[in-house]
Amino acid sequence: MTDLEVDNLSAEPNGQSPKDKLPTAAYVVLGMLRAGARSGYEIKRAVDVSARFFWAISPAQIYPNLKRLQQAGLIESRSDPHGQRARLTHTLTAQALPELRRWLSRADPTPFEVRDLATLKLFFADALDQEQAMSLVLDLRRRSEERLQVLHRQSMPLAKGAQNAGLSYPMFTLELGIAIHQAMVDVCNTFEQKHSMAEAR
Amino acid sequence: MTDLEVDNLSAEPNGQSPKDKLPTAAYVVLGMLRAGARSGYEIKRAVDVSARFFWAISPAQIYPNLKRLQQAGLIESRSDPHGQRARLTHTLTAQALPELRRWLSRADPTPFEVRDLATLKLFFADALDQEQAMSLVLDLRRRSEERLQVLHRQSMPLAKGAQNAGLSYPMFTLELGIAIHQAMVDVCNTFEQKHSMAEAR
DNA sequence: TTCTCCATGTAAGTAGTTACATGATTGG
DNA sequence: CCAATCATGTAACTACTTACATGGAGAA
Repeated sequence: MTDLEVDNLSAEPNGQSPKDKLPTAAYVVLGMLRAGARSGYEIKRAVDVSARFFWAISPAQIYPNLKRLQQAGLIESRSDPHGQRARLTHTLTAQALPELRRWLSRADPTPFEVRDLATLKLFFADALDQEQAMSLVLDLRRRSEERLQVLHRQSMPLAKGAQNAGLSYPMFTLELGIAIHQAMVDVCNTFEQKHSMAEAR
Repeated sequence: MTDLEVDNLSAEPNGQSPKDKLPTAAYVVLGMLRAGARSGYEIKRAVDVSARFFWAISPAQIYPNLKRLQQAGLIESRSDPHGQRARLTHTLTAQALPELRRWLSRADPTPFEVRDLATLKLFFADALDQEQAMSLVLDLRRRSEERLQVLHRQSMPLAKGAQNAGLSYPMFTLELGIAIHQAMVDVCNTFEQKHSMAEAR
């Protein structure tokens, strides 16, 4: 039991400037603007398609952060209507990129925080009868299979586009996502096979 | 763009009883009590070691939920001091298992919600110079390698114990965790190799 | 005696989601 | 003309974390 506390979240060797304190969502906004998004709406879309796998964001986070970033002088926001439809177009100022870099290289604690209800339920699945438990395994496998489809069909084109534009890390994180879901599918398949053999004995 | 909204979180074919509405943490508490934990402290420990990989919980969620479950008649709480040290020991009532099962087989939406700051930063790593970006990849690989160690050394014995006690799903979820982290390590290694080759060209 | 573990709990704050409100544009 | 998409935004809520407070027990 001695080294159980491997991941106490203490650490944080963070002798950084004390002013910072932008929420993570603000950096996501910054990063997506740099990656080519222009409006709040486009940011939302970009996150949904490209980062969906490891980060989510809602309009209620985006719009207040755009305002905040503008007030902090990190972005400039111009009205840029399409016909009668209002739109704000945001561009990075000179201070934006250094700030983004500072965040990227800041040593925040990064505990791997999967929060997955499906896996959680599976952990307790012994409380169900075999058939019901097995259907949770099926659900999990199907979900990952669907994700793989989405990643290949939707995120891949985006990542390739980014790659052509000189951005190579979107592709890298996409490969992570694909590998993870493929791994989950494999584990489920192995389990299902073992189960059906035990069934047939 | 037509089928972009693959995962709008609507669904919820949840014609279930309207009374439910226990928070997820309450079911975690219930499930861990069933798996052998007795005190709030033991529940915390069990989650940290066994479910750490896909779910976290804090004392501030555990203790109020123990009270709530007791009031709902799902558990019984007895004072059970060790010498002078106070302790409450909780046991499931007859209604507990059906309620746990109901939750397990309830069709909640289960979007795969990885929320991982390290991967998020990696996505934006093109904003850094090569060396710094690469160190983020290193960080990610090391973190997964450490996790693998923890999973093997800490969670594995627990999962084996559970297996001997007739619970097979803790082992299954552990295998998922191991596979996922192994997949991440592999992707990082491939990337690092490609990078060092490009370096040496 | 001092450190780590065992053990229970609360207050305050942060982060994030859901639900709502509004309305224009485009494509079929 | 209807549905989907583009577009911005807020209020209320829920979930969760952090920090704190307290103290006994066992081991070195």
